[in-house]
Amino acid sequence: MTELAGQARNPARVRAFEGVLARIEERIAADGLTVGDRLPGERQLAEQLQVSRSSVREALRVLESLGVVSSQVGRGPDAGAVLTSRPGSALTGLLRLHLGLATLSLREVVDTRLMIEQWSAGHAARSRAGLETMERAIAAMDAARGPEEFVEHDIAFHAAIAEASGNRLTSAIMQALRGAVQRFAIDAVVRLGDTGGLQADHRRIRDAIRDGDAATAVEAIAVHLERAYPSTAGPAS
Amino acid sequence: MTELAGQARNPARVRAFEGVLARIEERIAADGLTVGDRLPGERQLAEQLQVSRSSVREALRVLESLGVVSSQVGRGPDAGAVLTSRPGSALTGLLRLHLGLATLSLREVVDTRLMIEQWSAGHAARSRAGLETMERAIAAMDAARGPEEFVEHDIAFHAAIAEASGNRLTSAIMQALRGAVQRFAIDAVVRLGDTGGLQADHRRIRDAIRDGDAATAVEAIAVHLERAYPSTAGPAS
DNA sequence: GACCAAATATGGTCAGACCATACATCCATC
DNA sequence: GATGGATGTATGGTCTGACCATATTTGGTC
Repeated sequence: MTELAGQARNPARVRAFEGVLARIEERIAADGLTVGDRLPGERQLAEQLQVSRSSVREALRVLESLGVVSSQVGRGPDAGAVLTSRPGSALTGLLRLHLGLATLSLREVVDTRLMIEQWSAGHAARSRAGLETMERAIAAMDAARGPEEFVEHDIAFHAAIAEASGNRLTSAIMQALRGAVQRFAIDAVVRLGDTGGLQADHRRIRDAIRDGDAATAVEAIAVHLERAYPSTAGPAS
Repeated sequence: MTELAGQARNPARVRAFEGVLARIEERIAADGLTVGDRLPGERQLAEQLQVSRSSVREALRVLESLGVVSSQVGRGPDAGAVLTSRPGSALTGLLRLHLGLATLSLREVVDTRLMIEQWSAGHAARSRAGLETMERAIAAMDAARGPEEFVEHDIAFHAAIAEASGNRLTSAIMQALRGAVQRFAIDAVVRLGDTGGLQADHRRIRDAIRDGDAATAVEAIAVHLERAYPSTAGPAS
């Protein structure tokens, strides 16, 4: 034994790092590892799984890109690969790349956003949640100087709607969508010139959620996104 | 010169592979690279970006996990890192891991699926698309032997609905969701024992889409998912 | 022209080394 | 005994160079 597990002898089909990935995934499921728990060090993991440290590292890079672990250098309780929970940030990178690759069009992303926001707003109207955050965001937008700052708080406003749905997955997708199209959002604000209409929309959405009026909230979302990204006009420019 | 670009001298904040990632992303956007185009070889990339091949590989692993590239060994036009487009498979891994980490609950995933399927079914009813695929899937489910085979074609049926919406992003998310909960879907079929009710739902959904009856389609989706994944109470979550 | 062998380019993997970082430990000093 | 700096050490980050497996390309042979 210790026959090198046949790495070079039998590359089979699974690359080494994929095996590592599977083993780590197994361990997460079996040992009931959860957010905050630490994985063994790279060197230790390499020895346990009988692969090189390079392969372990490639697996860790994948897990990191998926928002599952976060690596910290140094020593101590916080060092090493720690299980985290950031499906959102992982999605952002994924979407941004696929937007660049023209795998996805801006219109598809905006339409998806419309779907999620309407759904979330409907739920939010029923639970009347997240109103404080929305309020703060609206005030911040009033005080914003420049499109970038406006969009920054605009994102917070819409994120609050998504969070109010109570569904972490839709919320994560929502955040990812906003992050991926942030640049386009700034362009949209610049193009409009005036943020008055957008702010009026925001207040209308907030009022509808506060009053528990789901139908109005859903419709207000549609109006708002249509104002920012007119569907008749071509996407982008 | 060739002062190693200060790698070890100045690790700064960005790890080397992150720099590679950024450069590749840049190149995709700037050069207008698209699906099917090839990236330079690992060794060549390493030299161009003045980093080691290990760093290049870690970056490629990330891109691969994001469904942006696909690596083929050997030689020839198809070898090397080729730009691909698989946001769906990337999302699947992401969701499966976050389900395992208990970052997400099954309820949240199913609710998200409900949102997307209703939205897609509404669009499909308006475009009357994807009917042939749905038909084939229904027939295949009739002929299925065992829950696993049934679920396999069930996935094809629901994927057809998502595709019919014409939105590649929602379709990709949908596929990812189905893949992530496939095991639970099989459990659900086993638990139900009889697939007659599910098939009746499928036919009702298909009929509604064929007849352009969006409201009925949306409602049929809700009934269907409630049958497969009974929510102990209300919208839950 | 067809077929087989060698050359070659590509990703996959490994081993070992060194650096930077950040905590842990120890010891001298007060 | 408490404090504070020097030293130790574990961890991730990176590099180098080597070798293997695979698949195409090339070229020679029949």
